[in-house]
Amino acid sequence: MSSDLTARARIRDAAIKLFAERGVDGATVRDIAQEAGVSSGLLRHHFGSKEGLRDACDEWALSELTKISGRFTDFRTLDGLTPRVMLLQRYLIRSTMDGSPTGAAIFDRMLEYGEQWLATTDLKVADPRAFVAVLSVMKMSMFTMRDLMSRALGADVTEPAAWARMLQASLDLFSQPLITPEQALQARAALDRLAAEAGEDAS
Amino acid sequence: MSSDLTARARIRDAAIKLFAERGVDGATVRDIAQEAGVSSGLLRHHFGSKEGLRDACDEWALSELTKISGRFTDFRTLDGLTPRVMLLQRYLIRSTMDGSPTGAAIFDRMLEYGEQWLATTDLKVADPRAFVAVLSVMKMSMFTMRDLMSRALGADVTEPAAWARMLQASLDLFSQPLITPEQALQARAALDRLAAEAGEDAS
DNA sequence: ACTCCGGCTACACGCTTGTGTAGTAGGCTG
DNA sequence: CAGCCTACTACACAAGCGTGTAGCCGGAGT
Repeated sequence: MSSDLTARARIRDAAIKLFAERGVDGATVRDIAQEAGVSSGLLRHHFGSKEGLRDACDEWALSELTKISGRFTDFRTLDGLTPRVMLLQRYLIRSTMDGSPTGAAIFDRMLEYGEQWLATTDLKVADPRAFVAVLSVMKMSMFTMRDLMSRALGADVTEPAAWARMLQASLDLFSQPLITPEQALQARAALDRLAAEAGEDAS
Repeated sequence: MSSDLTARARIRDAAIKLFAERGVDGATVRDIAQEAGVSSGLLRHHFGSKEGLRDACDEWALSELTKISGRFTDFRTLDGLTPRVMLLQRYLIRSTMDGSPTGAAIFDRMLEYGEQWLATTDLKVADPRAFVAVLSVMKMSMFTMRDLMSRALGADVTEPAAWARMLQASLDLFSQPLITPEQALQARAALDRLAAEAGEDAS
């Protein structure tokens, strides 16, 4: 299938796949080497270390995604949402959660884009920074919680069909208010009370 | 501070803290023992194995949370949202993501509660199951993505102040539609096109 | 007073991890 | 043809992991 690629490329692909599946710590050098059909020593030869491999994967995934769509962080660009692209996104998010500096930088850029987008809307937002952060994190969660989502839907959300079902649901979710203004006010008041208590405790 | 507790209880607390922080695989038996101020052998003596310890933590966290509020999965019950409760929730969610059967069962119950709640509203939802699943996963993401959230806000969201800021933002987010019906329709159409393509490929 | 048992520690074992090293095959370049 | 650099493998190493075992200690039961 992809055995006509360079060994180096095969290692990279295998690493992205396994890192995305099991996390950076969960995927071992030997597993990646076996998945790529090479010895574990070759991995070290090409990438220096596991950390080096992760960096290379970060860089490559980022460049591939930006090559496809200039602002890949905006998930409204649904065209070209191939399984391959989904995998790359899933990898980058996972790598970010596992402490990748590249990922952190990407997250910062997501926030930046998000704040720009927010400025174009007429949404009433008290704390834009927090708003965009929460929104970003929630969008990412559909990637990170793959197992739970699959369990809930009874289908692997890596497959386009279940994936589409999930995105449809997210559209339902974002196109209408889930709580009434009164409920929001109530909750807000409760939060303020909580914050006041915390303040007292601290003093 | 909590050194007047049983050694067994101290181990449990230390495990919950470290599991929540670093994940089940990331926290080692020796680290937990040291955090609790005991030998690693005692851990085995009381809980049999690391897996046994995790099970005990799951069970305890669940019972503590249900003791506080019958339906703790509903995060609208803000009263009594102490740092302790936040930690327990964070632990359970993390444990769930790391493959805990107890956690999976809890997630199922969350979905059940969610669908009941959804029935009481007049929201237009095409796929209730997927809707509730996405919503649940998104709520959980505020716990799981602690590091990224803290980075975005410039403050530790484990602290009540930043935590409240985050929840306020989530209220903003859920109390108004983020995309217009037209945008939703457009996106929906794009998704259908995508699904159709995928169907063709499969045939 | 003796025993016994549960809480508790110290230490060792086997395994897996990432990494380091030595060496081989093969296609360039002189 | 000789030299050599690069891709690549096989094997060894130290460290850290979860787990297993042997034994110490003090208080309760008889």
